[in-house]
Amino acid sequence: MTSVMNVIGGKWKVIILFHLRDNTLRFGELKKRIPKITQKMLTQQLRELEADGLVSREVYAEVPPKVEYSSTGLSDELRPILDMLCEWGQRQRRQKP
Amino acid sequence: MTSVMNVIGGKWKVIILFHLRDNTLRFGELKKRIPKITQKMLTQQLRELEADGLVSREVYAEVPPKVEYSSTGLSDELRPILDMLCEWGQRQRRQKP
DNA sequence: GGCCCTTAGTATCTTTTGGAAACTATAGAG
DNA sequence: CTCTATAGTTTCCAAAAGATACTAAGGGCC
Repeated sequence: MTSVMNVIGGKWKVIILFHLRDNTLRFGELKKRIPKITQKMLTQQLRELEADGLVSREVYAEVPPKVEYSSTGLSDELRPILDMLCEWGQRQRRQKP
Repeated sequence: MTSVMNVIGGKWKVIILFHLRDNTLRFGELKKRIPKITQKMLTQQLRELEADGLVSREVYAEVPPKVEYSSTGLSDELRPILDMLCEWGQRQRRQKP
């Protein structure tokens, strides 16, 4: 379990993975969907997720820059778990808001 | 999803909940099972989990002190999710260690 | 009485991490 | 020339986490 947390325990990682569940997103789109994250943190967490094989990063040689992030097979397996987590949160909020 | 993370996103919370999945544990027993956590952090995270209704804390009026922590109905619902997360981690490690 | 043991914390200080905001590179548009 | 857009980097400061020492309180021991 500790090893799981090393990989997805970062402050923003689960949220990033959640947004990449069913979309390929550009850096700026992710930033818009997670307004409270700073660019620095978004970059850093994405790099770590990439290093752990949970997201893939595709750079287009364009100006202005375009970089797309998407989930990998590894994180696809995480998807039902993230969905369940999300449902748990909704159930919980319904009970005591 | 952000609200879920507010509740279980703490650096040690998932690990604590995981250990309390099927045991009631004393403070010291938790500490032994999570060697790398400091007492300060263990106390703090347990208090937050308690405040969010995810663990219950029972103090015995004894000397030396005895305090038992256990999961609540709310965190019991989290249990299958934690199990799946754990399995995911094991699968993952099997593939690329 | 004086001393040590146990456990669940606090207190204090240092190190690491995170956040806010400004800065960069580059091609094309006007 | 200047402006725009995008995906970062840099710098500087605040917040969080870590290491370590300390506390309270009763019982046992000599």
